[in-house]
Amino acid sequence: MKQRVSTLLREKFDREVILEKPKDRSFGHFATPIAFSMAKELRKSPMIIAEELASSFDEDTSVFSSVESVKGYLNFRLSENFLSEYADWALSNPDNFAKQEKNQKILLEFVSANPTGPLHIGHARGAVYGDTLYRLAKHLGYDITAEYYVNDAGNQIDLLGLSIALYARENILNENVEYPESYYRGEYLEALAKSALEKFGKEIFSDTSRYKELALWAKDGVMEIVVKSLGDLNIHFDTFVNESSLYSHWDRVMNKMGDGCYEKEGKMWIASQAKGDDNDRVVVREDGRPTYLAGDVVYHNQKFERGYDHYINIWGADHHGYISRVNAAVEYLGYDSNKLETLLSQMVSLLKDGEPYKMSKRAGNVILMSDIVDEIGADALRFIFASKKSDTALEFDLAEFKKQDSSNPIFYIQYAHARINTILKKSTITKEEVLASSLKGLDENADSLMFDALLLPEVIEDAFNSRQVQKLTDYLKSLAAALHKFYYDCRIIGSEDEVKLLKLFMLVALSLKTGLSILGIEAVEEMIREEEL
RNA sequence: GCGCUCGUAGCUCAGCUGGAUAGAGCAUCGGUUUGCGGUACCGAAGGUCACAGGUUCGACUCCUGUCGGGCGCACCA
Repeated sequence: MKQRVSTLLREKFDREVILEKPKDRSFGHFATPIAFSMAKELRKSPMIIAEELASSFDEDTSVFSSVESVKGYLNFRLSENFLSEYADWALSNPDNFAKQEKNQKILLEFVSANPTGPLHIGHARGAVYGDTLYRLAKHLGYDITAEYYVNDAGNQIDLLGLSIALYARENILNENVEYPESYYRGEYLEALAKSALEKFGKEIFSDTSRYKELALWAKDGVMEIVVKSLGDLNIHFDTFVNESSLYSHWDRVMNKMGDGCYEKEGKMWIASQAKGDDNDRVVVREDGRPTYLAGDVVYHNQKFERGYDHYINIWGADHHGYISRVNAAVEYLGYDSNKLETLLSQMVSLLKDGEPYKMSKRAGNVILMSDIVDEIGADALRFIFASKKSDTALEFDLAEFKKQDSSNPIFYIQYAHARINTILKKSTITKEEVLASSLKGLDENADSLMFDALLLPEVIEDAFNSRQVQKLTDYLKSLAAALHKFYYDCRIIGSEDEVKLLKLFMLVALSLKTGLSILGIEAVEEMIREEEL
């Protein structure tokens, strides 16, 4: 819709036209401050220019019903004809509403939590953010792949083996054990220790030389837990890449970097400082063991060799210092680091009824993602994370999302959708009759609601292009509000315009449902009262 | 110390590539259709947009500096 208007204006004025949403709907559907920017070169007052431009639209009425100049702004009101035709198209192609066909291959890597324990609440935020971007991109027709990088090499894997063994020795073999400074703890170790006992026998817990074996077996079990809990959040990955599978390519990749890699003090370094990093970094230690960075270098080389048009990484914000290193490596490898975009997901802190959420010892003093899903549900959790800018710290209260009233945004939106459904059922008019009716001849409020519902496509595009998924949740909240208000002001059933109004409601429902599905949330057909549960 | 980032209503946050009187939810106070689900709607109150400069016809938005919070500055991942 906006695109159409923008193209039309660009052709008419022969220049780029900034289109904005007027603060107040009484100003029209779209507005442009173009007269201000033309004022200087034409040496005329913006107000006079705007008036001249406005009057030049007099003969054209197919798209606009009015074009007005107000205080130098040019305000456009779309014609009912234009709106209703678009709405008709959307309702007869509901599966394609707001869809596009972008020809771009994107690789999106997110979560990538170490396979050493269950996901915590911080992981959940990155997971939801990534998956929402993924769904947006899919809807826009991008060829996008969701990938999980499994860090199944390095110290943390050794630590996993050690942690299981210690747990088993203390809790299964009833030995006295001394814990080292760092080790993993949490309920999940119990299940792993028990099945390890069955699979390997108890000897493995006392034989330190076999801890590696134990760890490599256990990380698959941990990944199962991880994948399962992501599935509970409606998040699925297309591909998994194991860090351990990459090191065999190290020599080749290192040579590929040419001067980007050099030897000093018996170690291999990457000359990342020349590419904007604070220092050069070690990639291979003196004893020949590669560092974590080496894995990422090989991994990113592999990503680029697979040949995508664009790459997106979502990392925890505490890794932001790492971006310049990986970008440096990408450039030394001969690729364009502008194609690699790293987005950050910030910390989360939780409250419950105004008090800091207690971490359970059982979980190893972290807030488990699965506990929060159990508490407020996957939909609410997804909605919260999607509705806040991912790169700023977030604090929220669980209690707010358990309420069954308009203070809970997810409830509020679902209620709007359910409300429409209820009224469609209640009416004696059939769906076919509704769809066959015309949306023309409605009043201003109805036209305004129609316009709101038709805004979804540009919201989706904007949300993805800016990587700000909260634009979609904001939109759904305001569309739901518009629906509730309209419903309150205007009686539907029994009205003269009942057929048309029902059709209008179907359109709103389509936008709500489509928008929710992109958030990974299924729109409900009816609300269940709490007391009915 | 250096780098990144944030600082908007009592609280949690929006504010599009600078543009028309700074927005929403919560909390507070007041009100509502003889009511298609009041699980909703309307209104009031509440802000020197951290502070100081600069650019501009116009700055919450861009630039510089100051103050304050978070994160990073590993041969850990």
